[in-house]
Amino acid sequence: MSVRTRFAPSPTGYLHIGGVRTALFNWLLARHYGGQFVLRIDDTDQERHVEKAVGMILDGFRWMGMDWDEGPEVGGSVGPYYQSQRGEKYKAAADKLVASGHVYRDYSTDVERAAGKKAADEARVAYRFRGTPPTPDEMARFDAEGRPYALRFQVPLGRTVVIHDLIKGDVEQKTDEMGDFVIVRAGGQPLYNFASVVDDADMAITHVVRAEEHLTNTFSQILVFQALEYELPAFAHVPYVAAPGSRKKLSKRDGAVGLDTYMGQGYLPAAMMNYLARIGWSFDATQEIFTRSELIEKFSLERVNSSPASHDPDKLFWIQGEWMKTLPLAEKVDAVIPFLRDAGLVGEEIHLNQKRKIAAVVSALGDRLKTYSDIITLGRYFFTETLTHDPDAVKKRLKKPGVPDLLRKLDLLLATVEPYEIATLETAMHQFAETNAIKMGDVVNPLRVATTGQGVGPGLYDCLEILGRESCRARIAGTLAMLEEARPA
RNA sequence: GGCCCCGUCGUCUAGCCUGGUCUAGGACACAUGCUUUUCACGCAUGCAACACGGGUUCAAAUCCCGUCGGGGUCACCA
Repeated sequence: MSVRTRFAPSPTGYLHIGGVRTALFNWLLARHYGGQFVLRIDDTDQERHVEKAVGMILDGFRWMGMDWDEGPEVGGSVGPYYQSQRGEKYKAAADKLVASGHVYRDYSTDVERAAGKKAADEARVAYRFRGTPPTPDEMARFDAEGRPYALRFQVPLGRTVVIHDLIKGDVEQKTDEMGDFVIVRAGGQPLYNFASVVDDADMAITHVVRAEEHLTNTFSQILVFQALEYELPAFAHVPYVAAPGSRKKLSKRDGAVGLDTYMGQGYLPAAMMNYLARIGWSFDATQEIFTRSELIEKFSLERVNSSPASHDPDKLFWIQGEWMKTLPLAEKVDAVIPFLRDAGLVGEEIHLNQKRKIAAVVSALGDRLKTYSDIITLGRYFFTETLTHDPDAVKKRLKKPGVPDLLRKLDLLLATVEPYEIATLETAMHQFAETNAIKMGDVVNPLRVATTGQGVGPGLYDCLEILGRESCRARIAGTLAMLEEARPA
């Protein structure tokens, strides 16, 4: 039997990277064994349903390169893949449980249960609902009154349920510690612990790999599996992802936790996949960088950690840098264009000369370009004549005696260099420093700030060439004017 | 609070199952140095951990117990 895994997100909002990691483990497991990865939308709770959420989830998966064999858009033989469309299956399963006496009608009211809960809290014990099936007479009477009822699973007492978890090991729970749980709400809506079991069985899921928060739910689910006489899948509960530098679960409050944030910043899917795989999983003592196919080849649940790991944006950033280094120039150039466009630095149409310039900038930026959005922060001045001077750089490199004079001389130099290109520029600059007995740093640095406005950046000669003679001279003039203006009267 | 899960450098982890090779290894981050016109890259060096307390043993990060800490769950949410 082939391995079938699934990821069943609830479409309540954005795609959390912790969720993406869980999905990744599922996907990796399926691909490793040549099985199928199923995407199912757990949207039983319509109240919490967020319209565009499914689209966001799908986009995130596509971006990551995690393809699903069955699910939304692609369909499959055991659909539908939206829980909201599987009502009949839940109905049939619920009827079966009613017939076999595993569930009973619970006519209790919200008020009654709230009281029971409150009493349990005060007694400092766990709240457990434990009811008795109503008699036919009671049922008739309540129905006549029009009282609604939920379907509750009657937990058999005196047993121990055992989960053979592939990550946590054997985990036990005495049924005496469990309360009877609702499987179908009054109104007919099936609940997670029931719907999930019906679907996992119906979809022939062999490995349920999901977040640790479901570990305790699993005891209830196993009972349902058994009552329905379904074969049990293997379970694997992955620890939660903690916030950076803490052991607390990562939440929206911790900042960038949505996959869309990283997509928007121009992270590479390969880097994200590499990073996510490494949080909570390792192959050996040393390997950090994994390609997608290596991950598929080397992934195993056995090596997933049983303890939580925290999100480490620094490490993500480093891995991203490593992946960026492997990319050919042309690919980076194409990827950077949308960012330039969004920032209004280039127009819709990219002409050949413009593309050459972008390529020159990306090339000059080299390893400094860690994410695609860096093109904006690091390369802005190449695409606009409006120079923004970094105050620190101005203070450090330009607010010195003799600098205006130096810049005027350099301007003259730039005016005469022929041809105007990296090699000649470099020779001219060295000669200039030598004849004037100035250190290279003292000529290069002021000139950098005067032409780019920044204290750091690519090699100066690259910058000068890309900018072009006229632009450089204009910028020097602008900088001179700025210095003049700033001078105290 | 009951029940369940977890606890190695700041962080990701190797080692733990099958005690000795662990004066606990690698990586990120950080610091310093080298390279360099700046930054980035690269190279080198440094910093830094077995939560705590008992026990078992010739020997414990590794096995057992307890404590503390973190997390989950106890919904007619997922």
